[in-house]
Amino acid sequence: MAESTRERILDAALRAYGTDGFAATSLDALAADLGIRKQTILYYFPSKHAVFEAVVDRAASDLVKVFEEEAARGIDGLDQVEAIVKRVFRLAVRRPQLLGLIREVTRPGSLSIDRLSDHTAPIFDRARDFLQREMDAGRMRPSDPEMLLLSLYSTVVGVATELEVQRAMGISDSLRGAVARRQELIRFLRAALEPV
Amino acid sequence: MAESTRERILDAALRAYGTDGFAATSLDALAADLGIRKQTILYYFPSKHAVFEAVVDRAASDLVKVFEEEAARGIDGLDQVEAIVKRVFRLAVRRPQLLGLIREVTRPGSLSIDRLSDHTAPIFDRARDFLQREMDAGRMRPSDPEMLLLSLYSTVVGVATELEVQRAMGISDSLRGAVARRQELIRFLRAALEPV
DNA sequence: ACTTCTCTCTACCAATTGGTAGAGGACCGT
DNA sequence: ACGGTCCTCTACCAATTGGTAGAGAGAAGT
Repeated sequence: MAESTRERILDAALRAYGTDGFAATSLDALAADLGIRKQTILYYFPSKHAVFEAVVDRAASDLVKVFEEEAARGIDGLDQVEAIVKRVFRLAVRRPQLLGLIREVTRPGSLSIDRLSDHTAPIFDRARDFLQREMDAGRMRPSDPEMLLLSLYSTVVGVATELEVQRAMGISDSLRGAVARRQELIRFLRAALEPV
Repeated sequence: MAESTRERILDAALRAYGTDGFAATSLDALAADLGIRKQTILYYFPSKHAVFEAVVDRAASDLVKVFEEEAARGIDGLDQVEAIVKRVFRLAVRRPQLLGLIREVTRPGSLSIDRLSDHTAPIFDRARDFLQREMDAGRMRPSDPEMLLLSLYSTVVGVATELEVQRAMGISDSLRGAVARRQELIRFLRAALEPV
């Protein structure tokens, strides 16, 4: 067996929850997608919500790993920002449901937002510290690092995930389109962050 | 009767769909919230999805009206951008579910995205033309106006709506917090857009 | 008094929901 | 050969889902 049933369930659940959402995905539909019975899912997870939490946990640690790896390289200033944007875009192209799940978890009515932020709090702290450091060093325009982080987060995640908005705007969502978006986004962020 | 039943249904539906989402809101729950039977809802709308479409239509035209009003004042350059950001924030504070609904409609798996973009296409076109004009006039840093619009949209909507992310980051979501966010966002956008 | 129209209701319905109980097969060490 | 553990299944369940049929109340026009 190449992949355990449990892993296959989590994969399919990420796909489904990340695109259609938690409420819109029934255990039966999930099971049918895998060619198994829903009782098999309930053997591995005590409830539907437990599946969701497991998916969130795995997705969060995948995300955190990406950031940890990037932070470990210790690049400075805007080059660091650019490197992270590139990695987020690679993630958005390869595993779009992962970022879709983040949007699902961060919706107002969502439960298990704490589940996510438990994982991400450290990298938020790190990012804030990074911004503060860069500002102090004069490599970045000074401002409130916390608010700036929020703007950066919104812009990057939005441009990477708002595919339907792009379609509505008439922007191509091909791979080439993704590269163009990334490039333009980086120019945008550089302009916003560069010290005067 | 201060407000017709039909209007009350649409109000409650916007609230529910904008926070919990379409799939997570049953007709029974909606009706219970209004103190009526779900059959009354189905008297005004042929199906659950029809309720959603009506909500989207109304929300979209509300949004468009805001932009039309703002555009009619014919302000120039970054002041125009700032004015629009302020209006979006006012909307986000007063009627957060309205922007929540936009996020619901623009999710990948969503139907009736076309319903929304039918309304918004004209103001997207107008915004793109505006950006192009401002760049030509040298009042804004030159770049691809379509991509820039996507970045602007993502940033503004994100900062205005990602309340849970802010909570996770430890940012206050009070009214004072909203003002601070708006202020910082405007500084961010000015920095990104100002001509060199 | 009559019909007609508008509105909200009760009474159902078949399908789907998440979840339980437990049978049965495959593989394990003994 | 045998008991135990792991896994997936069938069979079932009560509750909830979106939706239908139609009764009845009230107001309005004739």
